[in-house]
Amino acid sequence: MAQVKSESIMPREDSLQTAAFVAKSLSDENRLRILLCLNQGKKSVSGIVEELSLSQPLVSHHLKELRRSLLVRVERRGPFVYYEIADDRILQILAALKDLAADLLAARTTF
Amino acid sequence: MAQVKSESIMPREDSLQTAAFVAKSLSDENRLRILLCLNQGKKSVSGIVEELSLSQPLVSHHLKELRRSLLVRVERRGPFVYYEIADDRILQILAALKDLAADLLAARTTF
DNA sequence: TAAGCATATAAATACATATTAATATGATTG
DNA sequence: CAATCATATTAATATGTATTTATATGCTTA
Repeated sequence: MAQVKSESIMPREDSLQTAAFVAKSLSDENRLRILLCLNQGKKSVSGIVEELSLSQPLVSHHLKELRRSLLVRVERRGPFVYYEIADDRILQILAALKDLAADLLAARTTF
Repeated sequence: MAQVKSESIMPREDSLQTAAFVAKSLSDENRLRILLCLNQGKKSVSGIVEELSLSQPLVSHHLKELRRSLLVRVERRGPFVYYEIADDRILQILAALKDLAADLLAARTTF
């Protein structure tokens, strides 16, 4: 049934610690690009590699990070490994981050 | 009028890059504690130091990081330097991160 | 101006992480 | 089983960063 072992090392105790852990996963531009790319639906690693023009090991590395923080789900089908976003709120948060960052910059730059 | 120079090095071009930059600022538990502590209102550095039981240089370091990402505003009054949260959406995003992280963990742990 | 408090910075250390190049694993098909 | 394709891992490197200790800066007041 195409199960994939997913060693998540997300901290369990403090909720602030887990929030920080998730934020760290969102703190790399390439990971954000991968998440946005997965927004269009489940994709294989090679699909992501092509679409984003990143090297395959780099994409694998970032996907591993996204797995660690539970932001993506994995499913193996044949020789392909498909990734998908684990929760829709992830992209809402990403959108909120983008808006916020844009406004903070605008407020700073305006004068 | 108590202006404080605030060297923000937030990237200006790509909106994804700025989102990642803000996320990085949210990716440290001590910085999140500082933000939550500032939620109760404007506070001096020494106030934060006392409330969180962190060393003064460490708090100063993290406040500098929060300034760089424009998440806090600074105001000097006499010998004190007061910090406050720059935008209310910051705490909304933080709350959303906490909820998300908790649910992701719960979904993973439930079985 | 000297002393004292509040804050920032510097230096040192330890550790994490992004990226690349090379190689290994794992599944499929001839 | 050999070859091939998809993905993961390893090693190496460079860079970033959290923390501590020590010191500097800056404001205020005696």
